[in-house]
Amino acid sequence: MLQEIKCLTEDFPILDIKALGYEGVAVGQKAYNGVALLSTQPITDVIDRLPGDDGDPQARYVEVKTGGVRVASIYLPNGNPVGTDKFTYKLGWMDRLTARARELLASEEPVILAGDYNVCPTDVDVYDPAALAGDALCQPQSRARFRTLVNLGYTDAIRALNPTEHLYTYWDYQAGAWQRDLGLRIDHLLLSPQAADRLIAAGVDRTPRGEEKASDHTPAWCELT
DNA sequence: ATGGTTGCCTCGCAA
Repeated sequence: MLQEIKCLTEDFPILDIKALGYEGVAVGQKAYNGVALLSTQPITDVIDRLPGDDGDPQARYVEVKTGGVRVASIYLPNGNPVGTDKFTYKLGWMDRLTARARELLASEEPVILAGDYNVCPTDVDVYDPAALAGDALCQPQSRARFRTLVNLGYTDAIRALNPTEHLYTYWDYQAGAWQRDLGLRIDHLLLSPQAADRLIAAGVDRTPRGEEKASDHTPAWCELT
């Protein structure tokens, strides 16, 4: 599941990806946002927007069925600065995601909702909670909505299998944050009960973040039986 | 101490 592809759908390099052996679907827009989903298995049942607001132009959600699992690639709004329409949009988007997550639970399929949630669920997920206290990623309203989503019956795969570690997934480009390990855990994999029953491993691969011209995020992953 | 970095929508913006 990819986020911030930052290109038009037709500019996503789908042919290159297919040449590497993956099926793929992208939902893009010019310059900002954009999500995609790659799979070694056939992809069906594509939903290219988060239900609940047909007037929302931002490309932040794609959901498919692949490999017997329903999977969504999520790019939840950042929401900064707090007190603006951006934060209001974030909270509304989270309410829409919760509604969709509730519908998906009723299907009793294995479901994985994964991507950049732009939420640090607790202070353990923040390198300096005091410094980030005013950030949209750490607001009580953001965290409450994340908890509501999990409490529907989803498992935060990385936290469930690693209760005490920080497991940051994002380090700012500025001020040597990566070199000093000043990170945030904002990328999550939420699993329905039917997926969580099959969860055998989950973690964060820090290697790509250390490469030249790295993304400011690094991959989070999980493995099901 | 509100800094600094990245990339496009380019000398402002969103992250």
